[in-house]
Amino acid sequence: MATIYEVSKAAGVSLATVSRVMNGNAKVSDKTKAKVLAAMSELGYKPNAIAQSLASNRSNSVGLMVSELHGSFFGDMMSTIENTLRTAGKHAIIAAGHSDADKEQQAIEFLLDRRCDALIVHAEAVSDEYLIELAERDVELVLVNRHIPELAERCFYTDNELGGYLATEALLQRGHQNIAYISGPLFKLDAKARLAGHKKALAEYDIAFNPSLTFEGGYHETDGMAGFAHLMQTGLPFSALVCANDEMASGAMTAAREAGLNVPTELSVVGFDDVLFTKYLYPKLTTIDNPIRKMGDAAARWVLKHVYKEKHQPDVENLYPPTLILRDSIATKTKVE
Amino acid sequence: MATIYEVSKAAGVSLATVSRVMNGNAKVSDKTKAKVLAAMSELGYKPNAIAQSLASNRSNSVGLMVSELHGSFFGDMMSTIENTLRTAGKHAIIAAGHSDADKEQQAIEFLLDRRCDALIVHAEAVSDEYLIELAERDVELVLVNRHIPELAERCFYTDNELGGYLATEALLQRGHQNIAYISGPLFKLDAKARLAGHKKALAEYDIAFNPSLTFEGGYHETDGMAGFAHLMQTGLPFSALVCANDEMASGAMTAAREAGLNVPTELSVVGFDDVLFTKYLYPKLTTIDNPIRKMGDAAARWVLKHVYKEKHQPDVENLYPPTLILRDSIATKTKVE
DNA sequence: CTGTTAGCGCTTTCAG
DNA sequence: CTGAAAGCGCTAACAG
Repeated sequence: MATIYEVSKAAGVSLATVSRVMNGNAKVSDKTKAKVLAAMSELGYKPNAIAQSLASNRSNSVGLMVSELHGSFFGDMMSTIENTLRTAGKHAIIAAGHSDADKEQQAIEFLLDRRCDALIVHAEAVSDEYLIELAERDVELVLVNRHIPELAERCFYTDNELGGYLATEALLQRGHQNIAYISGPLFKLDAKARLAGHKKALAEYDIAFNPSLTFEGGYHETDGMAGFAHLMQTGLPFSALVCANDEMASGAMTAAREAGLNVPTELSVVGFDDVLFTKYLYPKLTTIDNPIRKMGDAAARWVLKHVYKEKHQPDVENLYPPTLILRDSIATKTKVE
Repeated sequence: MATIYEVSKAAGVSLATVSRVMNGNAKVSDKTKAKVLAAMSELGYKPNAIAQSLASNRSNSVGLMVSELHGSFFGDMMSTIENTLRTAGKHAIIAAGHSDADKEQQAIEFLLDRRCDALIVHAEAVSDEYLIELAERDVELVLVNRHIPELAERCFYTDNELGGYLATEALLQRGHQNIAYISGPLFKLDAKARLAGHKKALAEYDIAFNPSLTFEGGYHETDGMAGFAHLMQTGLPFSALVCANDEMASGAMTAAREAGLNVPTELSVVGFDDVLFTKYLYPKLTTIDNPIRKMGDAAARWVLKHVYKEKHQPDVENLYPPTLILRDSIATKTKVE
């Protein structure tokens, strides 16, 4: 592997000059530049990224902490981020936090030890305080799918409350009055916000929120099944069900079917996230689009602009409003049940 | 950020000694070791991974090239790999190849420029020749889900032919005689092998393979739908359908349902991969387990053992036989249709 | 067991 | 516009 020294010798110039043509940050005459370029290609020279990092104090790597590595949600996010980063010659180092506060923290420290220039974090378990404190260290931190007011400009998130509102509104518009709700774990902000949106929609339609028609799940498919069973057990009537994510909606639909209910004629179901498998479900799930791809791209661009000082990188939005994706799992409420 | 030099001063020893206690590769007396450790924690010292890499010519990073970043299949794989790598203090740098030969090659070169110590590659588009040539460079290469005889010890793969065989066999055992097949793109080895397994099973049951009952898809859900439509159009009777992956099986089931067929009573369907969403489908899909997690883990361990010379790292298997996962999408053939 | 001394390959002042 | 030279923070012989 040729080094910069060999190139400089071959081109008859100094190390510094070779470095300059590589980085294009200082004027070099066209003539010498051509000589250097020729020498480089002749030797098949490739800069050593590690040495560059050490000398420049830039690793050109950004750490990507996600709570999980599998699942369409994270796949989409990583895919976008990796793509816009690599286009800019930076690379992504990944670490998974497994939705556990300790492990998330470990993953972040691991990335920091790796001297990442910036951190794009999708944390679910770690506290706001920890993240705020982290941002106050010398770390360039960016948060995806999480909104912490103190860190507002570095947060890329969706309006979960609006999403919850839209889900329930779609049902209300179709004449449903008794709407059950399976929430995510309420210690998570997004779960809380989605539930708040649900309540807000009910209030607008002058329908009292009934806590008994609510079940708190853990965002897993099985929680959807358990939730449905629990709701049935209350004996309370409901013609529609909102689930705080698609996995739970899937579980609930399965349970409903096993209980002999037809979806959507006897029970309308709405999910949340518009995860990939959503369109494989039967019936195809009506859900809320969680613009995860846009948020990932925005996070990456923010880093490019603010950390790597890329010009021409436009400003990015921080808030990405969700929308309703209307498919086959909801129906208009029939007069007689 | 404290450097090794400050630590050595604080502990009253030389740089070399500090380095030794960090790496634990040479004898240091307990007393001096204690002094050094004390100084390190007092200063909050963290080694600079970049400087270590430059000096030792080891980046402690392994490149992970996957054809896609989303999809349960890759998520599972990356998750496993990242996990076993990080436990060993190494990190994963990811790059996506997007199932395109040029882009896969670019992604690999990108990783190489990054001075990865090893490459774990899940390539779909790139040729065997390229990979063989790559392995002959000074690159530590490992292949997942691909078998190239010349690189046998560095390949971690499943027996796709056996998988195809098992899928069709399950149907034959249940009395099906007319079995349609939707294959993956036949330029891909796994698609070819799965089809070969299908044919082999048919032959064992003395059933002639009918090319008209076969459709070549591209592994996407829509190909499953198109495939089903095409098969129906032939007018040929078939009571069962094998699909070369789960996505296509999902598409075919949807199309069958839209055509008024009941799955499994009127049409039995088998998929391949046992991807996560498979159990969300209705009916739950009978499929072939593709031991992707085990292969990922094996690949990572191979790197740990052979590249990083970790002791106690047991030898790993190269071949991971698939198994049938029996769920609800197939039924015994009824006498009368 | 411990210290000295070269570098690893590149960036970056500082002169000229 | 170009060159010289001083590191970046650490590892790894080589002595002792």
